[in-house]
Amino acid sequence: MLDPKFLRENIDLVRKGIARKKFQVDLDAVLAADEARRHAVAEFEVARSAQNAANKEMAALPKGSPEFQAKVVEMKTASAKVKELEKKVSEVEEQMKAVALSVPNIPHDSVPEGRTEADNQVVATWGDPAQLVSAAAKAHWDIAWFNKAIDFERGVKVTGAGFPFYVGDMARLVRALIQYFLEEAGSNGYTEVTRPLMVNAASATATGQLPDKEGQMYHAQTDDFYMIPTAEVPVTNFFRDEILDEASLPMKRCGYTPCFRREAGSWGAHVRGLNRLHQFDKVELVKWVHPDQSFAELELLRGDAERLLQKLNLPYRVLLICAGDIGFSHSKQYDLEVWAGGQKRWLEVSSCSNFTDFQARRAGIRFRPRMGNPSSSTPSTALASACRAFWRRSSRTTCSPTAPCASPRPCVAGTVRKPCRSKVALGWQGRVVGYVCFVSPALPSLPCSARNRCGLAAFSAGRTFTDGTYWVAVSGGADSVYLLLALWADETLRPRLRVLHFNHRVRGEAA
RNA sequence: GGAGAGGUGGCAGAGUGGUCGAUUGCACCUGACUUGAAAUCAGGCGAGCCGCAAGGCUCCGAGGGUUCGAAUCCCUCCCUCUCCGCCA
Repeated sequence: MLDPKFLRENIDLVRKGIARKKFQVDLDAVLAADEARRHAVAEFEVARSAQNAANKEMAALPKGSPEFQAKVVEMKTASAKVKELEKKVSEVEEQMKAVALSVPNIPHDSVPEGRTEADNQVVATWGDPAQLVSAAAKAHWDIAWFNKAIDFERGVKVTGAGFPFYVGDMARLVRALIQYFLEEAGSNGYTEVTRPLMVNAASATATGQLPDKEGQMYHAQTDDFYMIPTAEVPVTNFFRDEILDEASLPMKRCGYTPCFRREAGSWGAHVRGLNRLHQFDKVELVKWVHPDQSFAELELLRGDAERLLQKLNLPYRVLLICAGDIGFSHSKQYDLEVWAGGQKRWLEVSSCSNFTDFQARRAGIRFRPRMGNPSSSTPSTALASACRAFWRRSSRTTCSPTAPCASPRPCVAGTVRKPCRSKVALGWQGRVVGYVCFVSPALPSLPCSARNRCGLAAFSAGRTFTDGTYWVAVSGGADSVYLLLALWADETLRPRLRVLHFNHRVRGEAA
């Protein structure tokens, strides 16, 4: 869903973008609906404001007095008018929503022109198929042992076509690949989540499966749940209708799920064997990033996805999808295709996309800017990028202070600031879990009162780094909080405390 | 599955028809005091949308209804908790 304001103010840009995508959308109808909506809202708000004011006056009158009674009669008409306007507002908003949802995301300038997949550009290749893959390679359905290791027939008996069993070493291979992908992602800064495999209608709507693609999902009708067609659905919906702190961006999550697709309408040779199944396994990566960073983040994701294939020594090519072939909600998309020697063709194994604010808006995921005047720091819509890729290891020095924990305010190491009052509140989710007092710049100590108050288990032995910072990990405690603190002294030998990293750990996890 | 209780600002918890967008406490922010803390004191402090601003609108689980007026009364749904039963 595009920002109505953006649409209004950049109508030609949107028109051009839609034309590049070869979509047919009546933008004038959208503009008209938007105009009608804004008009109706303004009208309603004026009337409601008058009603509110009159009601307040009325409340001050003695109840049952003639003036009061007269006011009641007078207010009846005003009330009826407000109700009428309110009804109209919800009607035009409904209309606006309906037409706005029909507008696709616009392609990025770097997306090439084109109509079909034949127009996609190969932007990179890696590995020589002739060298890495035998010319005599067979398709998997022609390999006898393969057909024992993947049991289609019993899958058909137990469930139906497209639900094979993986047996023995093949089952272990599947498990190993999932494990490998997750471990790579985890070591590259993604937080792993396990997730529901069934979602409600609201979630399926937020990520765009409903209402249009309902036929692609399995539907448990008794409880009105949908089997997820991709991990993107539960992982993205994690933050649905929430406002994130800018400091928490980029937020990176990964998750493994089986995916379930009815594949209605799929047929023919290209679905043979393992090429298309009703249930398959996928490791998904989702990032919520700052709007200014989203295209740079996309490039990083693509690089990381490529690195994974390189580590597996699989020859592949990278396609930049053309405007005519790109998805409805995508702004830019790369596909990674691996050379399948047996089938003698390239097969898509990964897709990296930037949705800009399109999907985040639909899902109601926003962020609150960190800087600036509080009164003007209205939330903006965050960007969601989803792809299967991996993230660079983050360096120690890039830890960012998170909102609830820092007092004094985080400062740049080495700069001299107002002396610390040596009262430092460490909070998690709004709760203070500890006051930490340092009586000596070199040797931090924890007063008994603080121990009692916060239940912190212990300070570990600190480490002094060459830049003069003293690092102390504080772990444990009733709230299972893990803190990494840095301490240093200025010329007055006043203690300085700076929270460099603040991270919530699950109880029992090693700090 | 049966019975009961309840969903209010970061948390706790008042509020049962109008001056309530909401008492109070905790937490948080600013300042005073202090060698530094703790304690204490003074002030501030929910969120979203529109607007340059002034200001306006919306939000007390969700949706409907009653009323001039709803956090408050009625209906439906969702969710949570407790007890009993049943079952991994």
